[in-house]
Amino acid sequence: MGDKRRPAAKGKTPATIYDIARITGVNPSTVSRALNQPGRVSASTEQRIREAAADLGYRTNPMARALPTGKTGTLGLLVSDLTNPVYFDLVRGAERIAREHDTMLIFADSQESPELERSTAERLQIAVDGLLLVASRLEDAQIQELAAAKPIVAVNRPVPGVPSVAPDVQPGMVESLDLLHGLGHRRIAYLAGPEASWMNGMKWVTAHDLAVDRGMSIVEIQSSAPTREGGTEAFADVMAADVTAVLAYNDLIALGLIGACQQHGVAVPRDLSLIGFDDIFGADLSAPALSTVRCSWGDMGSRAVSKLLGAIEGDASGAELNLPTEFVSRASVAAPGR
Amino acid sequence: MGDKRRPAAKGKTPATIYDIARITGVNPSTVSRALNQPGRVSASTEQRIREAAADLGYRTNPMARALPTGKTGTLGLLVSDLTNPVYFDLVRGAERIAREHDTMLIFADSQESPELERSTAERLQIAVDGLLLVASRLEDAQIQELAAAKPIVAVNRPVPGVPSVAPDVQPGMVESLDLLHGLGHRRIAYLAGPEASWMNGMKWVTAHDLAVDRGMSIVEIQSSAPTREGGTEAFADVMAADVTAVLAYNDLIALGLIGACQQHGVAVPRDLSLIGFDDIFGADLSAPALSTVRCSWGDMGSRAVSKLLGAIEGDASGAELNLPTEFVSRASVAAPGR
DNA sequence: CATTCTCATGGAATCGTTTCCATGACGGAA
DNA sequence: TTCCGTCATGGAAACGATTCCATGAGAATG
Repeated sequence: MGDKRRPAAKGKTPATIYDIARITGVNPSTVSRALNQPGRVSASTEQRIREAAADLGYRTNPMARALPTGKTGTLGLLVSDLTNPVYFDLVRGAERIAREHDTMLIFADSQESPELERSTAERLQIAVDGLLLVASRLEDAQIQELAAAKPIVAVNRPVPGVPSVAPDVQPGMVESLDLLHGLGHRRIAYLAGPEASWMNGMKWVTAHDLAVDRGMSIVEIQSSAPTREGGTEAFADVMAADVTAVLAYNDLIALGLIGACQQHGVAVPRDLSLIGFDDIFGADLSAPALSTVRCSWGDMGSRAVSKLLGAIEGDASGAELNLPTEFVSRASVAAPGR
Repeated sequence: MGDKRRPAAKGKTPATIYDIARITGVNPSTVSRALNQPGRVSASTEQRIREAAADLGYRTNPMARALPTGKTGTLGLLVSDLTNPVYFDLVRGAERIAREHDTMLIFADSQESPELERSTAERLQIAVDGLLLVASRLEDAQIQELAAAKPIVAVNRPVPGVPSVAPDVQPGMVESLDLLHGLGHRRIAYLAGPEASWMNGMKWVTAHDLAVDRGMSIVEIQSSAPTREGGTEAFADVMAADVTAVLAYNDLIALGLIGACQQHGVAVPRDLSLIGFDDIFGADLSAPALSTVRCSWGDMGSRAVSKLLGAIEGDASGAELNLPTEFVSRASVAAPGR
C-alpha cells in the first residue's frame, strides 16, 4: 500500500484532509468544514474527524490553503539594517502579537539601500498578507504604490495615506532640551543620521526649534553612518563645532562618540554632555552610561502588527499612530565644565 | 472585461501565467517552461513571453509553485530567545546566504521553553523547506524525529545523525585558562548557563578539565538565567566562592556580574577577573571592557544555511561542523590583586 | 521518397484546500 | 398528509503553477 510516486527519500508525506476523509468515510469538503467552521457539521462527525486528524498528526498545508483564499498567514517585516540593536525589541514585540494571531513573520533586511528595499519589498509582498516597512528609505510615492497592492504599515515614519506607527519625538526632546538649558548649556549640536531618513529630518527640526525657543544655538553635524563607527568618525567635527552638548540621532552614534572622547581625553560629561536616542541594549553599559530618549520599540512592533492585521481584515481604521518618548537620565549629561 | 469575482477592494490581482499565455497566444505550460527552463522553448517565443511577463509585472506565486513541487523557497530559523544579542550576527549571516539563494527566512522564537519550541518547530516545518534549530532545548530524540520529516541543521549544538554547526570552544578556552594561569590565578569559577543547554555542559566540562590540567581549582556556580539579571543575581554566590577569576557562560551574564561588582565596590579586574563568551555587541562598552571568547556567529549563520540548502538538495554530506573560537583580550582580566 | 528522430508546443492531470451549489433527509406547520 | 425550510453532507470547480504525455511539423537518414 506504499506511496508509489514519492521515492520516500526523506520523511513520509504529511497527512491531508483526503486521508482524514477516507478514514472517517466522509467527503473532504466535510473535513474542511469540520476543522475550520465549527458548528457547520454535526457534532458527532466533527468529533470523529478531529480524532482522526489528531491521530494522523494532521496540519493544514498553508500553501494549499493560500491558493484559494489568497491568505498566507504570514507577514513580512522589512528593516533597513538587521545589525542595529534597536530592531531587537521591535522584532520581539512584533513576533509576540503575530504568534497570538497564529501568524508567521518573514524577515528581511535592505542594507540601507533604497533599490534593494524596493525589490525585496516586491518579492516579499507576493508571499505575505501584509508588509511592515521599518524606517523605510523609499519615497512616499513608492510606498503608496506598494500599499496599493497589499496592506502596508510604515514604522518609524509617517506616509500620507498609509497607516503608520512612529514615535512622537517631541516629549523626549523637550525634556532633553529643558535639562540641557537648565544646566547652563547654550551651544549644542545635533549629530545627524542618514539623510534619506525621514526620522532624521524630524529630529533635527524638532531639536532646532526647541533650541531656538530656549535661546540656545544649535548646529547640525553630519555623520558618515548611523553606527558606532559613524559616531567615532564624527569626533573631529564635533570638537571643531565648539559646543558643550550633543544630541545624537541614535544611541549607536552616541556610543561611538563617547568612545572617541574617551580615547582623545575629552571628559564626558564634564567637557561634553551627550544624549542618544532609542535606549538600545548597551546604552547603560558605557562609561559613562548614556542618557537617551527612549521610545518603546517593543510597543511599536506590537502596535504595528496589530494595525497591519486589522488592515488585512479590512479595518480601514488607523491612519497615524504616535507613541510617546521619554528622557532617560544617566551619567552622560552634566553642567558644562567651564 | 473587468474581473467579476473579486471586489477589487485592495489592489488588482497579480498577473498569472495564464495572462501571459493569453497575450502571447501560447499555452500556459509553454509560459512555465519559457520562464523556468531556458532553452526548452524556441528563442522567439521565449523572447515574447519574457517581454509580456515584464510588461505585466509578473511574479511567480510561490504558494502556487509550492503545491506541485513541494518546495516553498523558505527556511525556518528557530531561536531560543530573540532578545539575546548573540543572535544579531547569526541572523544577519543566515540572511545573507539565504538572499544569495533567493530564499526567504521565516523567523520564530521559543522563549526558552522546550514545549513551545517543539510546537513551533512542527508548525514551522510545514511552511518551509528546512529548519535551522538554534541552541535547541529539545532532546536529541525529538530533534531526530523532526529531522525525519524535513532537513534540519542544528546550530550551537551537535545532535547524533543530524547535521550541525557549532563553535569549538576548546581553543578559546585554552587561551583563557593559559592566560589566567599565567597571571597567577589558582581558584576560579564557572558561572553557568541554562541547565538544559548542551553548550553549557560542554563549556563546564572543558573549563573543568583544562583547569584541573593546570592545577587550578574550579567550581560551578549556578545562575538563574542567561541574562544580565542572571549575572547580577549571581554576585553573592560568586563572592562567597572566594575565587579570583570567573569564566561566564556568556557575555550577558558576565556583563550583569560586572555591573553588580561595580555597585558593590568590587574592583574588576583587580579583585576579580572576568571572561565572557560570544563577544556580543556591547562587550567592549562596559567599564572595564569585557574580555571574552569569540565565536563568529555570523559565520555560524551562513554556514548553517549553506549546509541546510545543501541538505535540501540532497547532499547527505556534512555531519558535524565546528568553528574555531578565540580569546579576545580586553580590560576585565589582570593578575589577582593579592 | 519513405521512415525515423528531434523539437516546439498543446493538453491535461496534479498538488491540498476552500467554497459554491446540489441533494436528500428530516421536522414542523398547515 | 403534504409542502417547505433547515441542516448535514456530497460533488465539483476553482486557485496558479509544474510536468508528464501526446502531437504534429520539419530535419535527417537510408
